[in-house]
Amino acid sequence: MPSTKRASARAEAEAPTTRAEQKERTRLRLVEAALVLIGQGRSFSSLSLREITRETGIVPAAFYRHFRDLDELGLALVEMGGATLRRLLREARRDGIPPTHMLRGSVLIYKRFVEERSLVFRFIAGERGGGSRVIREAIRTEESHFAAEMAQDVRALGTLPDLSSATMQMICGLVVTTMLNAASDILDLPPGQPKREKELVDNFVRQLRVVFLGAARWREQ
Amino acid sequence: MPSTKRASARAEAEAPTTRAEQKERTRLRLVEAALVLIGQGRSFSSLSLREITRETGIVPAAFYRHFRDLDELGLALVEMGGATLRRLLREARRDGIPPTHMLRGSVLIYKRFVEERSLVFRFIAGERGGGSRVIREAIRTEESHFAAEMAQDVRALGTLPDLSSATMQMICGLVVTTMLNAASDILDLPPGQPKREKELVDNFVRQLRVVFLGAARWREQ
DNA sequence: ATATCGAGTGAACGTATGTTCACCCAGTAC
DNA sequence: GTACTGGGTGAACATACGTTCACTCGATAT
Repeated sequence: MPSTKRASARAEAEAPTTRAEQKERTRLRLVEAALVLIGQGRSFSSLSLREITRETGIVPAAFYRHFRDLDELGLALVEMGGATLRRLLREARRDGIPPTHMLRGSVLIYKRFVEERSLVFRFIAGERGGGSRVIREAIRTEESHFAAEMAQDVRALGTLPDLSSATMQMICGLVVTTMLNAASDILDLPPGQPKREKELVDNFVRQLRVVFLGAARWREQ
Repeated sequence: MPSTKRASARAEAEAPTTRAEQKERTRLRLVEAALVLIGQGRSFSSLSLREITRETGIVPAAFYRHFRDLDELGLALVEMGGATLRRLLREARRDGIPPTHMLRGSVLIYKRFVEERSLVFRFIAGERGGGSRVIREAIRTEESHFAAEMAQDVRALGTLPDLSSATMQMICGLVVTTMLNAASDILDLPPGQPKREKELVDNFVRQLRVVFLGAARWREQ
């Protein structure tokens, strides 16, 4: 069994380059190159294939070994964005929600989360509305999965009992669009302006408060 | 006074082409050409100067007689978008809000409004998150003006008394982002699928209901 | 040990882009 | 009536683009 032999042979070496690994690595480098360019203020839909391969350090033709076209690369980025959102929920579940000032605490955690993963959120916020149709729809799908998962968590939390799960999903959808909208604002914040920053956070917190007040008062039918 | 002579001479003729008029007309044709291309599924930030002049029917170099670059054309489109939103409010003020089923009625009116001006809304929804920075910020400015005007109208309406105007602005901001998000969904609706259409409208109505329930329960401080 | 495979190469293609320039000529000012 | 202005022209420019092709050469399979 060659794979076993290889595994043991490579266990002590520091260059574990099997064929498939190398390919996967280059694929990832392509995706990350796109993110780097997005980080330089470009929007994904304005990136060119050549630009991305240049940034990656491979020749343009090699791109086609990994993706059919830029849309397919975009879908990989959407998937990465979905994973990022899921991690946000997972961390929230693990760490729990700040016992006092729940909303403000959550907002601050979210803000930090967005800032630390600014490139992915730049991509999501940017392509959510514009860009190619398939990407837009993939992002919407990811959003509604996220909203569904959030709905389940809120339900498990016990606040807001007696809301049907359809209603819960609808409310979480509203929360998600509010969050992504805020992400866009957060990413455009000029640095070193704590006043604008505070205003933004306050506004975000108050908007979420309105939503949760409305949710608490909701009666089915 | 040549202008008087001209005016009377042109009153019965059908070609009132003064120099400035002609220029303004071409400028408008450029803006509308951009909208036509957007209507063909393209996003504004992916349009090229040559494409736009080709659609307009002028030579690329002539573009510079009207705009410094594409961003400046984009800003003209943002202004047009702002005017469109203001018209929405104006019509709402004139016609009043449907006495029964207020929310659903308003949503249906809004949906029709968006569909009839799909190109402008495509532009706004598309460039709101992505695209060039100056355009994004111009759109945000236009949005907050719209929210402020809406806040004034809601206040005048008499529902939701005892909300400070800052709070009212915050809530209207939430309503506006929800509306623009819904606009994006409306524009991507595949035609001839009344089921998905109904779902979308229902969801939109219920989200707004949550917001207004929350607003009604809001207490300052 | 040898044959196969496939990620990455490098050159070439046709086409598109933004910007410049000197030029033309109808509408304007005097 | 004459001189001027300025919107639109057409050609040219250097660059950039996506896609194709035959190729190399190291990792894989047998």
